[in-house]
Amino acid sequence: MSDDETDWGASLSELSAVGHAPLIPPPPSGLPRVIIHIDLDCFYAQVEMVRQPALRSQPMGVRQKQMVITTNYTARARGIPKSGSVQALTQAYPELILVNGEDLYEYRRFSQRIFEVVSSMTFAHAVERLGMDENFIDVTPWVHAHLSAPAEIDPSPVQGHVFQAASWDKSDPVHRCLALGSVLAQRIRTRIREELGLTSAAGIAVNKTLAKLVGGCHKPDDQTLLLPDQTLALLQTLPSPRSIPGIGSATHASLLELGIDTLADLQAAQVSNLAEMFDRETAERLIQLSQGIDPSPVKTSGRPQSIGLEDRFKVITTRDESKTKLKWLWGRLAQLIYEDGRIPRVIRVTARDQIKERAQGRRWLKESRQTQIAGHILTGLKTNPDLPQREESQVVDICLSLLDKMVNHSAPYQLTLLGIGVSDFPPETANTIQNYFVAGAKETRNEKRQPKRSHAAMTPPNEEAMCQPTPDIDEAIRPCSKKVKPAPLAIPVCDVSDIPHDWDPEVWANLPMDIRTELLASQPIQSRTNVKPLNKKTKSIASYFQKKS
DNA sequence: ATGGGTCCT
DNA sequence: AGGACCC
Repeated sequence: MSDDETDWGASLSELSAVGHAPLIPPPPSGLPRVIIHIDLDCFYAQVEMVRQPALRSQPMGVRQKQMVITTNYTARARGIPKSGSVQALTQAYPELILVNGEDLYEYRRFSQRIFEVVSSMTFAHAVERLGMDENFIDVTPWVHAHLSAPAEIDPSPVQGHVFQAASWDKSDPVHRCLALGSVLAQRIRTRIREELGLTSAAGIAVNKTLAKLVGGCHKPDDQTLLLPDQTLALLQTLPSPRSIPGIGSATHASLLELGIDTLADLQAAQVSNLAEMFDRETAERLIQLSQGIDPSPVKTSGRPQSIGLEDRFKVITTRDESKTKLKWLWGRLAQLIYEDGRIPRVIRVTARDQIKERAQGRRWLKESRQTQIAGHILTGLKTNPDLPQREESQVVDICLSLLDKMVNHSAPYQLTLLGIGVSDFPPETANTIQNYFVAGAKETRNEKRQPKRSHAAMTPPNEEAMCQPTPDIDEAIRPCSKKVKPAPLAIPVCDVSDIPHDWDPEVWANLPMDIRTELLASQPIQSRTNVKPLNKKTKSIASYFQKKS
């Protein structure tokens, strides 16, 4: 037990806090949620090393324009920083090898694969993506179901590190919940390494913020569990309120104006102290975050809400140059839309104008204009990554007219960025219950399309081509994916193989979370444990989703 | 920084 | 449409 008399215990405080968080089913029986955060180690650098294994032993970094955005651990072992300007780093470390990472295509593919591996192993649980290389998983239903397993088949070993392990109590049900989470986290990380050749770090805790924070304690390629009673101890290691995810630069600046400099200041603050700068809800949330209380649910990440591309460049001063750049951007974006398979209804153009920035005395002034786009123009992308000439020039003209709303071509301007994005995809009707029972209906959704063009062909005219040959991802990972089924664990984990044979995985993947959770809890967990169904009422629901025999 | 994304106002 | 946040 902690000597601290203050009740910072996140789990208990949260049980009441979640009451008004709409999407969280109240945790049963006073037990906490169990959240895993998985974070790939220097993701871009690892992907480049998988694509080009000779880089593994070299100090290497990934570059976008004039910035090195990440370096591998070989480089960091030599004292090379995680990031910096190309200029500074190549001068100080001539041995550093740089790979161009401006084309995100391969990263996107690896990111999707990671999400698939995680989702397949945490069947029926919510998985939320954060950027390309982080995922939150709410494994509460599985953990709670297994907590009641007989002790002899549930040794509850902790995997990885425990933050401040001294207060570990193996008989504490809360601790056992988290230990089960650590076993799952370990298995997920192992599988990501086996399937994709990538190492990762994980944090296990009672909410997203704490899982993410504690996951940073042992990197790379390791994991850390946070016990709720060590929440304050973890938070005390943070240098500033800015270190808390969700407190960004703007919020931090406001806090400083209020004289709140340290995390302790924020922890001790009252809502009334923050009232000048924040509304009540925000003030409450900030104070709670500072205390390690975070009721925000793990959301199920579906398909993207938007797809966009941006390119920065020295300067563009004419409509003609803009047209060329927009054409090029559209060509690449069309490929991505084609691979996605959905047809968007809104298109947006983004621009930065240096002259306007200076005129307004602002460091950053990104403008955008968007418009609906008639369905018939883009429908060609359903079957082909290239639009017919006519439609393609229509799209480019639409983009140019959007740009015209932002720049006055009869006055001087200096564009340093252009982007195109699409959004407002039609809802996917495949999710309606009726569609599950229509033969062949699912063949039209979630199609995985292969690129028709090499991405080398999509390198901008002025930029250096990507010179390295790029093995296909499946080729690249083959050495690591032996397809050997891992030895069964003492504690069974939730896996696709655990789906009852008469349940359709695809149906499951598309069920709303509350239904999935209910069904998971109701599942007899056949051949896994002797746990009895928790809720017999849902058995009739389950029967609706069984495959027809 | 860069090249993406998310959600909220 | 912009701004906050995240990576």
